[in-house]
Amino acid sequence: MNKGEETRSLIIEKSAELFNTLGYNGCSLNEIMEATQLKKGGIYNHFKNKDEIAMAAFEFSYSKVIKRFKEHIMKESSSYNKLLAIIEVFYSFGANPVVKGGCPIFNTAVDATDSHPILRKRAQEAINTLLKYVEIKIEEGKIEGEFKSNAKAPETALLLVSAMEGALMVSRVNDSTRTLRTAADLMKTHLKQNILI
Amino acid sequence: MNKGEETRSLIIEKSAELFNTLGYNGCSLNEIMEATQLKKGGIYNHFKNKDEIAMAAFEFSYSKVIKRFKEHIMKESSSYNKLLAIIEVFYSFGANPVVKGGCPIFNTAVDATDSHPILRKRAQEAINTLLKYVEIKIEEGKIEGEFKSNAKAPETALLLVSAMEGALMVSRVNDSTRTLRTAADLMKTHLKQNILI
DNA sequence: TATATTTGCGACCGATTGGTTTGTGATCGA
DNA sequence: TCGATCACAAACCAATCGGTCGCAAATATA
Repeated sequence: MNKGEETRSLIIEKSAELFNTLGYNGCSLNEIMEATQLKKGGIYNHFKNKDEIAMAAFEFSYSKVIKRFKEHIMKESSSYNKLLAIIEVFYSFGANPVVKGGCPIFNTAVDATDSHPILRKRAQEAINTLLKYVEIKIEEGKIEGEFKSNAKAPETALLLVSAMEGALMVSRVNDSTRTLRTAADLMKTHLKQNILI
Repeated sequence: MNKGEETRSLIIEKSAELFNTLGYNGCSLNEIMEATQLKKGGIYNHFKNKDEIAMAAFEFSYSKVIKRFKEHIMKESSSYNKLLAIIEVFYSFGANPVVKGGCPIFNTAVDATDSHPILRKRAQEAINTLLKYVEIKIEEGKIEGEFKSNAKAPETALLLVSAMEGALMVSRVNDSTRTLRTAADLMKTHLKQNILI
């Protein structure tokens, strides 16, 4: 990795955190300058405008989210344990977020839905990919004979993701992982009672 | 209501929508000026700064949210139907939000948590009040003998609110009430199976 | 090591940000 | 209806916004 790629990465990493905590409009070029210790010219040597930084920052954050899910799911062999792992990854977003400020996917969705069409589209794709990802894990469990054959995969995936993301926001605003822990445990019980054979 | 109170209300109503869709930093004074057809001097005659407008706008939005919950709950006599009404009010936030842009309470929480301490504190209070509100309805059902005596009121309230708010965000970013409908139905089934006697 | 290229600083740009002040016309109570 | 108060517009302010450009230094290549 040459110098150029290195500073480009630095800008992305630092600004990903800023965008995730402050939002698109709340994060100014000056703040990215201070975080990276670069001047405006140095930053715009790697990106043609603020939008491009924000998009790259989102891709960076998104790939870290997906990476964490994959890493924790990989460790489990049964579909049920994979689902429990997914819940625990959501829980980990509270105390150890992949990027400071909670879940970058949902944060970006809320931030961009009514104000930034391009970023919104990417957040939309990311959310639907995440939903599909969980859905497939449930379908796999059905094929393996672990889950009830009439288990509703898309609906269960939606409930799991929605509840955990919602609880994450409650936790963040209260600055406590308590509610997030509660939601995680409730979802585990729900899966046990509703889709596990 | 004299002229002054009238224009003050106009500013609050218009800016509540702008803040809820664009966020605090995304909503500029110029946009409030255009929406109200007032000049800066006219606006600052009623508020001493942007913060004060944002706070008043939040109070306005918050009271409309609470009002909608109370109105729909009032119509129902049984605790179970009151809970179903709560779910349907969350569902209504999709197609007919009290203020354009989804749920102002959660939107403000996401927007302000890492950037605006004063607004964050109000959003925090609002979320916890909403949770407590649902919790009490469940407790009332237990007292009435409608709900299982071992039903966990705070936990159930958290799941209900988190799941519906999470699903609302999924619906908003996808510009479709489909997922929100699914979440509403799932939560109804969950309540029926888990807390209803 | 010489050269071509990349990288980054610093000054600068016009536009927009939130906010203030002052003059004046509208409003409202006596 | 008159006088005091209130409400608003217009002009203005410094600071900050995202973005550009030229020059010099650092780096990669040969």
